[in-house]
Amino acid sequence: MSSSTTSSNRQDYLKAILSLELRGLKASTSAISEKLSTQPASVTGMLRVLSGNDLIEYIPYQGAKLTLEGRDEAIFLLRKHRLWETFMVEKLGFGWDEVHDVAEQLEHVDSQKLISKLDAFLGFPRFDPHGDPIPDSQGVLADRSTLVGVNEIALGKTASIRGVLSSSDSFLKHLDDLGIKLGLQFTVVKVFEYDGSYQVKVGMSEEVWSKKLVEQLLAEVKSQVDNDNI
Amino acid sequence: MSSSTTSSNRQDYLKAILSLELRGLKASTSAISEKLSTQPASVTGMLRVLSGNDLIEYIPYQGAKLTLEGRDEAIFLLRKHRLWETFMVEKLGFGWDEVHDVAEQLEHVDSQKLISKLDAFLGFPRFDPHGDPIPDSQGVLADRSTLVGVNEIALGKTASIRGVLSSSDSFLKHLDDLGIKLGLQFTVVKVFEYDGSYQVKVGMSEEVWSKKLVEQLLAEVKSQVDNDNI
DNA sequence: TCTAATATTTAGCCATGCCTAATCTTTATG
DNA sequence: CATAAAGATTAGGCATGGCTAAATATTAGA
Ligand SMILES: [Mn+2]
Ligand SMILES: [Mn+2]
Ligand SMILES: [Mn+2]
Ligand SMILES: [Mn+2]
Repeated sequence: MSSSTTSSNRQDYLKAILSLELRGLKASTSAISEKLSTQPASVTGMLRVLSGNDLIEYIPYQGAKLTLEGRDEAIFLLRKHRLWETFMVEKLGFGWDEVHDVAEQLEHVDSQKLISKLDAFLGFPRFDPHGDPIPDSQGVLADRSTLVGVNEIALGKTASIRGVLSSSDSFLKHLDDLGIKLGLQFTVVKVFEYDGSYQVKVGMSEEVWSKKLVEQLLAEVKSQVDNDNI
Repeated sequence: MSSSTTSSNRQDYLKAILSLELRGLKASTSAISEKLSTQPASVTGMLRVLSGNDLIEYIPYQGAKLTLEGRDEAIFLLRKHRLWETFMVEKLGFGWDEVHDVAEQLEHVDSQKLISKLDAFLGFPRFDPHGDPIPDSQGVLADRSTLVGVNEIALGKTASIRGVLSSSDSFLKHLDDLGIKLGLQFTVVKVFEYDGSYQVKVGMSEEVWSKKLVEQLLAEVKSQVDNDNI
């Protein structure tokens, strides 16, 4: 799969196109140029090249669509990017807000073996530090639908933090201050009608999370069913 | 230090030149072209560029010499290369013969912080999986012969911690507990015959290091001669 | 010392990607 | 439907870093 010899520049184009497609948007020249901070004219040139390499289908004035091959490569990049981010946060102690730019470089390192070993070393994580799903070795993206906003969790349910909707510095810093991190398990004890804040139990102690906060937090609710040790 | 914006191509030239200089050879056009598998004509072109960037001194027909700045950057590359190799072997379970090519890519990832965290994560290793010395954060290449076990240091001598012989989690954790880290300077005050432990002076205070501990610590003894403040 | 072999540089090209300005296409709008 | 405005492509350059072939410098041998 993938590997190939696509330059890191071209890889970034593939990623930009994938990112648009995943959001249901058209990969137009201008949308891509926006994402990559390049001029539209440069994008046109690159789209011709990628098309010649069978990585995208491109009809002038109509935007680009990833081919199967192009999509595979783009998804592998996503996988690498998110695994490296996870490595930096989980193993090296980086903050979630510090890892993106470095991962933007690391994702271009070309070695299947490195990535599969890294994946194993990290314990085959399913989500990166920002809560985005990490494609598995087959390129399968974990289903996001199992994640819900904390503000939608019913009373009495237990859940684990899996991601965030905002990645702003101030927000991530606030999470640090409150000791909220990925994987944190909590139970919803009470919901205050007055201001929409949540009272949650974390370990032995109880805390209150503001409405604004819980709206930005993604969690995976513990289902009664998939608890294996019945 | 270093950082800059030197492209990865140029960085590989700097490394090639350093490698020749370290072996006492002249960095001639042909020697460099040999190392990098490029044509001599291409090397000439690059030497002019590097010279224009003050990374080397270059006199046509006379080969290249690294400037202080160029040497710093080349040594930082060596550091990154060897730390990544160590990571792959120690943490990911690669064989020592599989890591060079991947490290050749990883070394170009630009992030001081990534490297200092990786260094700490690995326990400040002094040598890579091939036995080559890893430059420390100051760019000092450990001269193998100058490193001795702390257990071999004579009474009254002053030395600096330069490495460890074991990288086990429990050992590294113990070092953390005692506040022993790379570069720590100490003086041997007393050696207890009874259990082989060492009494050392660190800054203002004195501590006792166990026999087991000092056997696993590598240090560089301060020579009387190169001590400037006579 | 003079010449031949070797090393190095120069000249001229090519590919990759990016940019600006100019020229289409496509889409909105009256 | 006609015509702007917005979006996209082409044309013409530039910088980087390769390559080959030709010219020039250095070095070694007779
Ligand atoms: Mn990237
Ligand atoms: Mn991410
Ligand atoms: Mn390299
Ligand atoms: Mn090595």
